[in-house]
Amino acid sequence: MASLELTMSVPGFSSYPSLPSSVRDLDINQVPSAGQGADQEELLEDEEDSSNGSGGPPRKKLRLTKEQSRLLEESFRQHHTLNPRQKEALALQLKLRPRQVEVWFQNRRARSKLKQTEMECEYLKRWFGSLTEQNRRLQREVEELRAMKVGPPTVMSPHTCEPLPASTLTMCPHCERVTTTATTTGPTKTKLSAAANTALSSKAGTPAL
DNA sequence: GATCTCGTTCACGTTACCTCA
DNA sequence: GTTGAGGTAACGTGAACGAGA
Repeated sequence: MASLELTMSVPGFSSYPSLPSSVRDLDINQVPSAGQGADQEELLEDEEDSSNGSGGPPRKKLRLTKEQSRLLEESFRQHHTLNPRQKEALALQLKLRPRQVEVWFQNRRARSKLKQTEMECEYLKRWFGSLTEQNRRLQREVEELRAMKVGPPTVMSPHTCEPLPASTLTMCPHCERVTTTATTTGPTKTKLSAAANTALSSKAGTPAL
């Protein structure tokens, strides 16, 4: 059974104003002073080289290394939002700017939510399918019941030439037609109970997937 | 205590770059 | 070599929230 829980933000991690502003105000376009990896160095050099005079440098696409992605994913599994200290530590560990870590988490949350939404969409489609099928079954039963109600004509007694009381009628187990003698218990009743149970059980909850 | 301003973070939508078929 | 689709890093914006005046 898929969960319909949507929320995944972690309350209480949103702001840490006690952090020094020197940590918070790191600019995404500034090189951290120490520990820059070779890839990132190359990237940032390229950024400088490709600066043009027409309103800022063109956007460069950073490709995270497998190790960086792995660590970020691992961190994301632990918590979906980062406080400034965690962000700073992770950025240091990954040799990225805090802003890059922040952006990665924002995008990761968005992807996670998208995936969740797609799963829920799929789930609802299947549920709709099963409800449609169930509806068809119930419609058929309604038709059968209607047919039974108007179908069997009043049975006349061969002796008195008068209509027999309903309590004397029963269902033939072979042809499922009304015959004279017994009570209302029979295959039809059993069948209807099963259908009613099905309907009730599915009404009470959502289908298992 | 109520209000305002400022700074920060977030979600959301979008853009731009990169890879691959 | 070209092209379109898909993935994703980065950006812009508005809302929410807390702190300080």
